[in-house]
Amino acid sequence: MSEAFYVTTPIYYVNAEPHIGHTYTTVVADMLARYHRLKGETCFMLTGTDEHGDKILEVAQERGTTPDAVATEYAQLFKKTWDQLGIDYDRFIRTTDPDHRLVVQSILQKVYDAGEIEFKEYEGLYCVGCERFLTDRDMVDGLCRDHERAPESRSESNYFFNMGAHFSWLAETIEAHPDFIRPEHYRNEVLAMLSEESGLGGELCISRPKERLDWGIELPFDNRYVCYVWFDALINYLTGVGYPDGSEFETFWPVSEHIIGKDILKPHGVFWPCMLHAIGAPLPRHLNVHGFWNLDNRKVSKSLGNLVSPQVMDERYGFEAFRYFLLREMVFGQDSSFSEPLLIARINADLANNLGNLVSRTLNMTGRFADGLVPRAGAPGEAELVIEETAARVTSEVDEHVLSLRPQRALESIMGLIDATNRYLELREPWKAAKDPERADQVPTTLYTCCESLRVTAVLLSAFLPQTSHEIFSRLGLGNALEGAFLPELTRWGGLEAGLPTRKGPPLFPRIEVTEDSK
RNA sequence: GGCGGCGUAGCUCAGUCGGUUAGAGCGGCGGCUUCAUAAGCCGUAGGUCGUUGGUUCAAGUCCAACCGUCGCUACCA
Repeated sequence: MSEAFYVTTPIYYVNAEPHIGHTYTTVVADMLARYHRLKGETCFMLTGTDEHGDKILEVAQERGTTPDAVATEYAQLFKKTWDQLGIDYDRFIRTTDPDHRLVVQSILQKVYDAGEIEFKEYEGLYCVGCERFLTDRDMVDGLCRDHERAPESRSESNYFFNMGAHFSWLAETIEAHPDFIRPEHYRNEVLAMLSEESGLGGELCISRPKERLDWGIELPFDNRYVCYVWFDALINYLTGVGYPDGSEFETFWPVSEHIIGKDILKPHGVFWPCMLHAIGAPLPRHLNVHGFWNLDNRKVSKSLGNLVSPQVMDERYGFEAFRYFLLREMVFGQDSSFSEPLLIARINADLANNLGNLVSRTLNMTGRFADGLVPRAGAPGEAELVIEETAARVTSEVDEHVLSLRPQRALESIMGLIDATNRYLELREPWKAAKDPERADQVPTTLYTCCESLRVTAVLLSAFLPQTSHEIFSRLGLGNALEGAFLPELTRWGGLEAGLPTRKGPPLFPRIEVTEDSK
């Protein structure tokens, strides 16, 4: 059992509002951090914003303001969003943070001193529309495929990081650590990128002359240039935990987990390991790659205007429900579909009918047949032992699934405990037993078993649905049930004390009635 | 063009490095029940696992080709 855990989201580019993709990545990271905290590990979660680059400058010019103002506006938007939604990050890093600038510059200098950065003139075809040089793949019939115009020949001197020198090392390392990049097929994609035929050059341009772009971190060895984005963006993962000297760095870097979307696999799977190798830093423990959310079979896209805002989802359904959907519906690594009817179906089936209703019926009967106090259980019968065993089995399954990055399986497993408890109630039928002199004495045991099952459920759910979990504890008469206690002790059967005052409360997740298909 | 994903019951999808009668949830249908959010429980509904051809004692599960579909190809997770 490791004692520390470090999880990162990508830093989000500040040219768009938070949408379902950002939210998914962030929620997965948050869930992992919470789960590891539940195990008593020392955890650190990093998220933040990527703020340099020409696109931000463009936006600033369009708006007649400064890039710093644009970046700050969006950075605050992201931060505020995560705060409102209860994302429990430890640091929100901005690539414009002073300590980050220093770390980037020190790393640049270090790589430069090692002779791995080369200054040379590059001559190529430049598209004025794109404001960048085009590669063969950017052109169709000699025209820029985005702007459909002929690029002009231009030359420019820049600094290049010779990452190709690390390719064979990287390929060997990936082969030797097959689970470094997961799920597996993304590992294969990276290996393909490293192969000769991929067309991926071995050189990474890491600078821009200030006359073309001055919004960035100045190169420590040439003040006519700024660092170009990927190089400075990726380093945030090091800055976030105090590279190079902080004790946090030693604690967290070796156990780091990156969560990324598949679109940024190349920078994280190729550029980043090469950069780390160049400065003699170890690789992160895992690079975890997830797929995309499709909306009505279309890609998430600003231009289509079909962004799914986490704040709108929060207002409409409650963020916990949305969060549940994200974690329950997507197989990590694969693409998934999102639509409101799917979301509603999932909320009703799992959260309202099963979980919420079980809470209602259990606490209602506890109020009715046990004076609202958690009853004292008698000797367990066979049915009680089944629930106890199910709880233990689910606890270990959840652990296995979370660690292997299968949130959907973990939630499925938890739902299984809820189902089992609903079935158990049907078997014991305390609403009848309470009125039957021959069975009345089993009612306390029955209700205790249900309450205890709910407590264990809430513990297991706490990383996934923190607020819901907290509410269940509260209704069971528990205060901060997670304080000072950790897995696996937390789910040990019998942890719920008799005599605690329970409270029924309103439906946890009201069923959402759909009057008609809004389509 | 190159690379890659996907194509399994009406719907959304699982199928753990090939092996007993192919699974889950939702929906539908029938029944039970009434503590509960018209929730719950029981039963049921029979899909040539895209097509063709291979490898194998054995393939949804490996290989090839093809069809359909979606995506990536240096900055939208």
